Order: sequence, then C-alpha cells, then structure tokens
Amino acid sequence: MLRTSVTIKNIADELGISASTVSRALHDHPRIGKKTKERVNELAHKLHYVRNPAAMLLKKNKTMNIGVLLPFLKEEFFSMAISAIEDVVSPKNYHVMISQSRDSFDREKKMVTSFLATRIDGLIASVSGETNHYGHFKLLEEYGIPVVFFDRVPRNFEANKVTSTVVSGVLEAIQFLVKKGVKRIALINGPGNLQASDERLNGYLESISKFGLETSPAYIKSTGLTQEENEQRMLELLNLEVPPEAVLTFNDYVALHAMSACRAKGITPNKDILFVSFANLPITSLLENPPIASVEQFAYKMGEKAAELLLKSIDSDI
Amino acid sequence: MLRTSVTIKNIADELGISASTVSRALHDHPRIGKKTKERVNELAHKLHYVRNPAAMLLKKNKTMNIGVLLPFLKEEFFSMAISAIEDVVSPKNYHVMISQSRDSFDREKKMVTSFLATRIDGLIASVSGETNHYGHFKLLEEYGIPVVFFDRVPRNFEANKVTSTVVSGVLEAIQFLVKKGVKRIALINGPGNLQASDERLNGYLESISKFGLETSPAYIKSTGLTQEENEQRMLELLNLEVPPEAVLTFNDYVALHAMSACRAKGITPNKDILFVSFANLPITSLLENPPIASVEQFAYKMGEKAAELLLKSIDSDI
DNA sequence: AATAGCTGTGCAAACATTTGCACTACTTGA
DNA sequence: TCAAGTAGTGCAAATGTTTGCACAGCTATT
Repeated sequence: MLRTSVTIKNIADELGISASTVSRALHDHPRIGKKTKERVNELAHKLHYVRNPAAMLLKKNKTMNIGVLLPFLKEEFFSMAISAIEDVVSPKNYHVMISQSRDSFDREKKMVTSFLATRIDGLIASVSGETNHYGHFKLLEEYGIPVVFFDRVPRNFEANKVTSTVVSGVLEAIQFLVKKGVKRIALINGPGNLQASDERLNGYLESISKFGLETSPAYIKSTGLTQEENEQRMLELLNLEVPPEAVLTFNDYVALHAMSACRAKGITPNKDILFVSFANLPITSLLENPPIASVEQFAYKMGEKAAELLLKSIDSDI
Repeated sequence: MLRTSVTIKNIADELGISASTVSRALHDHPRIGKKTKERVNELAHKLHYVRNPAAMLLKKNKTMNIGVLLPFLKEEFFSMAISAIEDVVSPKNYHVMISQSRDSFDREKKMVTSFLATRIDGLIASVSGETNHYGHFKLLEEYGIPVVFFDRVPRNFEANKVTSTVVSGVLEAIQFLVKKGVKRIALINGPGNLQASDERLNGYLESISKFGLETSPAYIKSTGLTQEENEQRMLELLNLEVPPEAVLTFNDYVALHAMSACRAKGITPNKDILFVSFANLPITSLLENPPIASVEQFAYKMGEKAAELLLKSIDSDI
C-alpha cells in the first residue's frame, strides 16, 4: 500500500489547530505555547513527518544541496575529499551532489549548467585539465551561488580557493633525493592551466637552484594527464642521452603510469630510477616498489576546508 | 550584481501573454499557436530560463534526482558504475546524488532517511557489508520510491536486482588454474549477508567438485572487507600446515591486501602463490605481478543496467 | 442565420510551507 | 472600569508552475 506523505495540514487537522501554528511549533517559535509544541512534535514524530523540500525552496530559495564537480571520482584523492565534504556538510542537513568532468571542458560546462537548473546552494569544484576560461563559474556567482575551488584551482580567476602548500613539500622531497646522492632530477608536470602545475614547477625550480643541481628544458615535461601521454613523457625522458636519475611527477597516477612505462623498457622503477610524487594514495603503498617519497596533499583536510569555506559563504549570502 | 532567476511570469509579461500560455508553449502543447511557441522559446532561451524545480516538485512530486548509495566511492568498481549511471540518466535530465555507507549499517540507514527527506525519485543501492535487514529500503518503497539493488544485493528481500553472472566466471577462472596444474585452491570470501558471497561460494564449491580438487573448511575464509581483516585471513591461510597454491578472493581489493600480507612474509604473490580475483580494476594492471586471472564484473555494464531498470520503474510508477 | 466545431488563449485553483498582520482572551496597573 | 500589554493562535498572501475549465473569435455545415 502506497503511503502518501504527511503534510503540516494533516497534523493541524488531527490536532484541531491551524497549519501556521504547526509550522511555528516545529520551528520552536517563542509565541507558541509549550503544550502545543509538545503535542505537535509528538504527532509529527509519530507520523514520520518530513518537511517538503519543494515548498521550502519555493519560499526560501534553498535546496540544501551542494554540488561537487571534479575530474574523476575514481581518483582516490578526490573520493577522500568527497568523504570529508560529506562529513562537514551532512550534520548541517546539506546533501552532496557529485558530477565528474572527466577532464573535459565541455562536460564541465554542461555539468555546471545542470547544477544551475537544480538550484544548488553552493559548489565545490576542481577544474578539468582543459579548462581555460571560467564563464560558467561566473554565471553561478551571478545567480548568487558561491563557488569554492580546491586542489585544481584556476589561475587568473578571483575566487575562493583551497590548495595545498606544495612548494615547501617539493623542497623537502628533493632534499631527500639529494641526500641519497641524486643529481639529475626531471619533472613530469601537469597541464599549464592549473595553478597546481605552477606550484610544482616553482617548487622544482627553487629546489634546483637551492641545491645547485643540473637541469635542462628536456627534463621538464608537461602532460595532459591521460595514461598514454603520461607514459609517452616518461619514454621521452628515458630516451634522452643522459636520462634523469629521479623523476618528480604531478601526482601518483602520473607516477604509476610512468613506472609502467619503465617496466615496459626493462627498467625497475624505484631501483634503477627513483620516483617522487604527490598525493600519497593509500593504494600506491600496495606496490612492490612504491615511490620513494610522496608529498602529502591531505585530501581529507582539503575537502574539509573547502566545505567549511563554502558553508560560510552560503551563510553570509543570506 | 546579483541576477535574479527568470520566471515564466517574466516571459509572459514581456510578451504580453499569460503565464499559462507560456507554460504550455514550453511544453509544446498542441493547442498553442506555432508563432506563439516560437516567440516564447526564443525569449526563454535568450533569458536563460530554467524551470524552477521546486514548483515542479510541488505539482508533480518529481525531483528529477536519483540517489546512489554504495559502500565506498574510492573502489574503482563503484566509481565506474557511477559513471555508467550518470551516462544513462543525465540525457533524461535526471541528476545523481551519491552517498557512501562506508560499509556501516547505521550510516546506510541514516543516508536512506536523508534521501527520503530530499524526495529522490528512485534509488540505486549496493548494500553495506553489515546490512542484514531492510526496513529502511522498504520504507522508501512504501513512499513509492523504487529501489534497484546492484552488485551487493540483499538475500531474502524481494526487489529489483542487478548482479553479475559470477558462477560461470568462477568455473572458468578455476579451470584456468587447474590447467596450470594447481590442486589446492583456497577462497577468501566476503561477508555472509551478501548474495555475491553466496555466488562466489557456490561457484567455488561447484568448481571443486567438477575438477575433483581437494579443499577443507580451513581453506574457506570469510572477511568483513577491512584491510586488517583481509590481511589476517591471508596470514591464516599461509600459516596452515599445507597452505594453498592459489587463492580466489572476493574482489580485487581483498586480493591487493592479501598480496600485501604475502610480501610481508617474504612470499612473492603470483609467483609463489597465485591469485584470482573479481572486478578487474584497471589499477591492478599497474602492479608488477598482477593477479593471474580476474573474473570480469563489468562495472560499467552493471551500472548501466541498474540505471535503465530504475528509470523504467520510475516511469511505470506514474 | 443558426449551430457545431475548432483554434488560441486566459482565469484561477492547487501543490506545502512560511510569515506579517490581526484578532481574542487574558492579566496588570492606574 | 478602562487602557495597555501579552500570550496564543488563525487568516491569507506569497513562492513558480501546471492544468481543468471557460470563453472569444473564427470557419464550415446545415
């Protein structure tokens, strides 16, 4: 038998009072008598009353939904961040709506439009590897929907951003390599549109000069983050006349693919050539020869911070 | 400057016609003149009109949101399934709301309640490793919200279910091992509440008798799917007087953890002891010695099928 | 010329909730 | 006894959209 949902009016009728009194009682309005409140709350609970989100949205323009837009769910970094966002947001009765851009600019734009259509209260986004302009995000903000970027944040775009402090992490990681006697370190960086790529490059260049290492333009690669391209870049490094002794990669996925490319050439990664990478995915620790060092990116912490920032923006918007 | 959202009335006023005509024009109602329809559609497009979901929910009781509830986002099997669900559902203008049970029954129940509060139009669920009764799902169906279970489907509960045809897969995988001369095969199975565990056990037992292999109760383990427990079960197998030559694991994650446990004991997985597992995660192929065989679970296909089934249920519900 | 049928449009109610305003029935102070 | 204040409640409007009903104006049939 189909149970039809309980409305405020049902409660009001049953109790012989008006709908407005019930509404006020449920909101703990000071002008409602204690006894009335008790009767209302008791019956509401008994009937499993849940307030209809549509009516509320209509009145208050709040959906209690927040959107999360990121490249790939399957990357552990992002799924950890989502867990953090859920944990921050659900105690406040917000719900999380997730979409993947799959690193495509067109898809990202489509997803933002679709978020606009469902009227989310705010968005947490990590932009795609292709994204170079931000009109779609701007549109959201014009509609009063706050946006917080995290991890992959755009350059040249004024907005709330949460990033990790990569530069000092890179310095530390490279110092670690230097202590091991490594001299020639290459970089397989991410695409140029990401601030994260800038940070990694800055950290790399700073370290090179600080420790007096040698480098060359051929040691600095940039990948679009697909498996093919990641492997290709690594092969290019291996085919150099003087290949590097260690490689700093944009993240653990790039490292995994690069290591795969090494193995295909009969080179044992992290023995014949050392890898240092970002993100520290739990899963890489299951490898036989895991990357020799990893710059923590604190996925959970970053997600947490982004969510808190967003909630604050939402509240201040009222 | 804050852009306020465009309503049907705005369009009506601008065009000097009534709101009902605009509404009907947007729905391609046969009684509306062709010229009017054109004028309305043109202006609506120009003003970026999007219909207010709240008002629609109020009238039609549809949110155009479907919920997805699963144990862990970070498991690639599930994130692939989500991609499939997105792909099926978004062309029909549905949105996906994802929640993780994190393999906790309490959390699962909480998430279902919360889905009920936001009024999703349907739910796709893969139950937690702890779930033994299904009152919360039943509640949804009482409210007319259809539920489709996939992969980890409950036993003893009448419902729409999408599972993989595991049994024949197991037979094939074990035949592969038998051809390699393996005689002693153990099973690290999932928790007893999952139908998937039954299927794997059935496949295992059938194979054993079909190929005339030896087994013993000590060769059949069951894990709660945490990393600790997975490793523990493997250690128990390794400590047997006559340890198995191969292990069939519940899924690739169990395999990874079990392999980790082997390495800690100085045993090289997939050389000294063979692994066969389910799910075929792309990431396992990046291992140095990947599992020797894997029973495909077609995450994408299953997600697709579940989504199609759900959409059908939603439509038939009207 | 009257009737019927069609096309194109508008009115108003309904959906569930919130909230400003108003009202009643008290109590209190003068 | 009356004015003023207060506690407790109800009325009705408003939110954006959909839809049954009604109606005007036209054409075609008798």
